[in-house]
Amino acid sequence: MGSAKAKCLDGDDCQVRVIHLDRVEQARRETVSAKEIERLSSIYKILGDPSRLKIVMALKNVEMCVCDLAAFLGLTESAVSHQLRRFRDLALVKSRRDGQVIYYSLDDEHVAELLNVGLEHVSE
Amino acid sequence: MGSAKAKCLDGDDCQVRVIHLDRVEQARRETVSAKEIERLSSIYKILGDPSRLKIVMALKNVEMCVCDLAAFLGLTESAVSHQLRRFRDLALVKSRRDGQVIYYSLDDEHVAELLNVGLEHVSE
DNA sequence: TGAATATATGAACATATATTCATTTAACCT
DNA sequence: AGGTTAAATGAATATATGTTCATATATTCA
Repeated sequence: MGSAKAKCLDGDDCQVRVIHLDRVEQARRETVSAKEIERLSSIYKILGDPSRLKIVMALKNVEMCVCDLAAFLGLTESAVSHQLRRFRDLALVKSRRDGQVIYYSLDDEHVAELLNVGLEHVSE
Repeated sequence: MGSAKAKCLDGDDCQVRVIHLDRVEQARRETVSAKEIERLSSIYKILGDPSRLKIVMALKNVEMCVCDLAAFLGLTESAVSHQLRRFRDLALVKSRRDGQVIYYSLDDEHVAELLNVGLEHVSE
């Protein structure tokens, strides 16, 4: 152990400096696929905005329509609708139509769990 | 129950349309503070980028220096350093200096838990 | 059918963000 | 001290993102 020697990576051109090749290789082995990283980061990302976080936290407890959410958040209905589309695209919320009103609710138990873990975080 | 009447919110000017006032009020009661929403969304946000997600997933298992991470990610050391600063600002990673090398590691068990829940999500 | 309501959508704009490049700080070694 | 390595930082730039406004779709009701 102790001090480490710099080594190179990536074959021929060898531009990259590495101090702990073993750790880099370990990280490479343990990493999940690029596709899973994309999916996972897009889920965190959609929660990474105060308005959207409030949306899912509300939908975790009760079904709501666009204008309810808009009132709750102090946002335009259009803005809320745009955000809800992103949730739908990721299949994180589902919608149910009753006449003119469309009710939104959470459609992913893992997201609810992510929220719970997050809430534990801030309540300490 | 059944169909609902639109009501108004926000006192005097009463611009906002609401269909289910009870649900909006319930959401208002159950929401966490603005400060906690800010903190929580900033944590999700920092995980909501593929490169940063890989960084924390790597650091979950092993201590790494900037140039190791850069090699692992295929990014510039400068880019990695910039991202690590954001993690430090949120107190999510800690660093330890050994000579010229600075070792980074996760500094928040909740974040590790968030990652575990996320990994369960994609592995199904 | 026609008016009204609830939501969705597209374009545009202003802000936020990630990376790059150049420079700086800090530690090591001779 | 001078040279080298590891990392941090600031400015600049290109891209991404959130909201607004105007318009479109879909449903209800008269």
